[in-house]
Amino acid sequence: MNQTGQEAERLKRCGLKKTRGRENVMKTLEAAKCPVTAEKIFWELKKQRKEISLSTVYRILGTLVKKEIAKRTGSDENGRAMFELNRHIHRHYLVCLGCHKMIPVEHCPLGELEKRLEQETGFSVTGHSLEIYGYCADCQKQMLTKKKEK
Amino acid sequence: MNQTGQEAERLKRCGLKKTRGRENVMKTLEAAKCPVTAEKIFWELKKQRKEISLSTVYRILGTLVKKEIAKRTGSDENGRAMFELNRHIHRHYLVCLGCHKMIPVEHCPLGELEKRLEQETGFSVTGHSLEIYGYCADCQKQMLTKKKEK
DNA sequence: GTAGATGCAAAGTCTTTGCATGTGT
DNA sequence: ACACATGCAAAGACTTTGCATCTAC
Repeated sequence: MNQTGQEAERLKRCGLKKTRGRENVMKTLEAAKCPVTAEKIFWELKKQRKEISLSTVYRILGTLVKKEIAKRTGSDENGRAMFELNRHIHRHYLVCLGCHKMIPVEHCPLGELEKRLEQETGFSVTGHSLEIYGYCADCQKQMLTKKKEK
Repeated sequence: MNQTGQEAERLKRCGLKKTRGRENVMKTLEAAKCPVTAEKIFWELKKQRKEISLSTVYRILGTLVKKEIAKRTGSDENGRAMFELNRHIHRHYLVCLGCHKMIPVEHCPLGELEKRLEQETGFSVTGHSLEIYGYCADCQKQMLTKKKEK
């Protein structure tokens, strides 16, 4: 469902050399389907015996962000930067505060709001970020079972 | 419009001692009206000759967040954590990518979406974050004038 | 008087950078 | 060949923590 070389092509279009590191990082982002930290990518690749250094992961992510292939989204619960592919389909997530799972939401309800705000304020909207927090079904069950948090 | 002692009272309710530092940090958050970094608070107080150490600012913010008097929102363009008072009125911001100004938006259009998502996914929503990015009227003007960005 | 708050400096994290080496075109 | 990518270690930036001192209650 994902022909090899898709990443290579995207890199070439941006005038970037096709390298082992870049392809692997991009594949990992592709596979992730939601925002991940640099370190997560690093360990994911380590697990797959694809050696790379963490600083290179950061450098690659920096490059991808600059080329708008990826984007840096807020930060995780520990303040680490998160990255995801700049997909054409626009997406938001339900973020579980228990297990930090991120569930994609298909529908984006903001277009109309943005149009109104532009008219009212003269602000020119280029994008937005939206995340919805709460507890996933699994974590809700667990919380009912053991009520010995903190 | 803001009687002295409002902060003191809120602290007492949370079982926290009323100290110079805490009151000053809370007043600064109150005055800010939008998310600020620890360092911004630090400099703001310095400007007002209210001496405090940066680590204390961080510690106070940590305490306020734990007590849910304040909350930590994402991070700024440099990855620094931002904090704001946990206001009862729920608010979002238009964030200018040019000058980093943050303009509050009154209307929050997400209640209905959240209800639907809860039904569809079994996720229990406790909150959300929404920020809208773009360029404020001033920055748009400036960009028309000098087109020598990067 | 005592538990908790603060300042300072030191330690911790996460991220970026300098430099020598390796690699894609 | 040469520009650019990478690894490693070191530096940077932001945040947290240990400890002695101070302060609110």
